[in-house]
Amino acid sequence: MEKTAQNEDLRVRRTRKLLQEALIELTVEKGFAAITVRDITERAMVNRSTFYRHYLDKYDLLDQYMDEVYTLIADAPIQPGRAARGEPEVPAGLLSLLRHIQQYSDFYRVMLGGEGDARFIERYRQNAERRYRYLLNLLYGPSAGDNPDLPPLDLRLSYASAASTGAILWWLEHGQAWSPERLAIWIGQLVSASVGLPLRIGAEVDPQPSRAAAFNR
Amino acid sequence: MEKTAQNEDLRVRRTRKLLQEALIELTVEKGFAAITVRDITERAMVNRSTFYRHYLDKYDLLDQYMDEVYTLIADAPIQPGRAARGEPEVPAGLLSLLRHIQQYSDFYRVMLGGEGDARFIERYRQNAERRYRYLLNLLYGPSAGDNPDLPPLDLRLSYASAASTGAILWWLEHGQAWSPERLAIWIGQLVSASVGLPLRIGAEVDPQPSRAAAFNR
DNA sequence: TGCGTAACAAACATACTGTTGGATAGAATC
DNA sequence: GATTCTATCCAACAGTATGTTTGTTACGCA
Repeated sequence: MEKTAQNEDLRVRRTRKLLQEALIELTVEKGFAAITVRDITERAMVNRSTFYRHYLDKYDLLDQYMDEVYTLIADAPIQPGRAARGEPEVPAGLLSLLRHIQQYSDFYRVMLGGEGDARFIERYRQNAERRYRYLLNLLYGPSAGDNPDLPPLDLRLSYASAASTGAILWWLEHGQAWSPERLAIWIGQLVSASVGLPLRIGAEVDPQPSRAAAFNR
Repeated sequence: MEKTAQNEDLRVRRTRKLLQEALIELTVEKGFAAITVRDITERAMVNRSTFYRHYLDKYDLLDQYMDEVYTLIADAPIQPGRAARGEPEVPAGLLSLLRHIQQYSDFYRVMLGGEGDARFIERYRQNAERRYRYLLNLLYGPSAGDNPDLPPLDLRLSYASAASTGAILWWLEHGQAWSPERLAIWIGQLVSASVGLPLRIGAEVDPQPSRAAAFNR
């Protein structure tokens, strides 16, 4: 039987949870780059050798944690937002993501900004790009994005995906002064304009949650 | 008399140049995060204690180096690109930047990507945002960006500036398969669409080259 | 209750950091 | 060309983080 979070030893789950929480706390306080394994284990009140039983280093801890998080998001039921009368449709998949981010807003604000980690940001961007490409294919079929009057599709997707993380960071750095529904609509507008086709971003969540292995350093 | 790069001691200029070159080489080879001060000084064949006479740490070295680079770019005469007949105007300021980036394409490809540095990326993005905001003001006057039908101006600028670095990274990761002129036009189109107003990006270069102090950790 | 194993504790070699004091080489100045 | 100035070199230092090992203890699970 495959090991899952459910049938893991209670001690294992507890240790991993403590380490994850310590990682988040310390990231918010000092920035990811400044954190040491020692810091994490001291904060988590876990022996340092125990850390190495579970993770290779802090990057591995971050990767595995984000894998668990994304799996949770992808598996969670989608709760569509209520669009006001006359308003554009709220992209439901993006909305789920924004709600999660809002829950850990301090953490994401740091990790996506200057005190964060380039690998994390790039992974995040690639996720968005994959989602956009998938939706484009889903809604308009292959070769839908081809248009000689526009920049290459790949460029537009890189542009839009990097832009989305920038928009989210802006939102976080302004204390989420707008609702996730509002931001989801705005990002939907901007991405559609960048890609050159209207993308109903909420149609589907990330179709391919990436595994940690691909990101281990 | 103020010290400039010109009247510095020859030994100082040589040392700093060697350290900068070593930084670039090693960044390309191992990624910025994996580099140690020891690595840099060994590659540069400079004593380690000498490093600390000039820089606080590798971040400081990077910051000061980028300051010098941006000063050079800002001071360099602008060579406008030749727009083909019927083509959009080539943004000259952006073009200068792209030509410089192309010169150190390996370095920027690493630094702006997953093996790079979040602080570097963020600084880069802020530069772009400042330039866009400046141009908007210059071309259309203050309160030009206000438009109730669009997302807030700040959001659009964060979106567009993050997107621009994404577009440049895409270009670098594809071996600069298109000319800087071509890419400048494309980015100009995309940014104009994102901001909601046509931006003749080349009108001016960065009006306010940032000093290192603001970025020292 | 007993088994299995995760967590703990202590120690270790290795590596990088940031700083110091004195010796030396060589650039700048006259 | 001689002299002065100082950047560089060299060696050493304490402090800290890493990653691994060994044996012991505690506790979840069946």
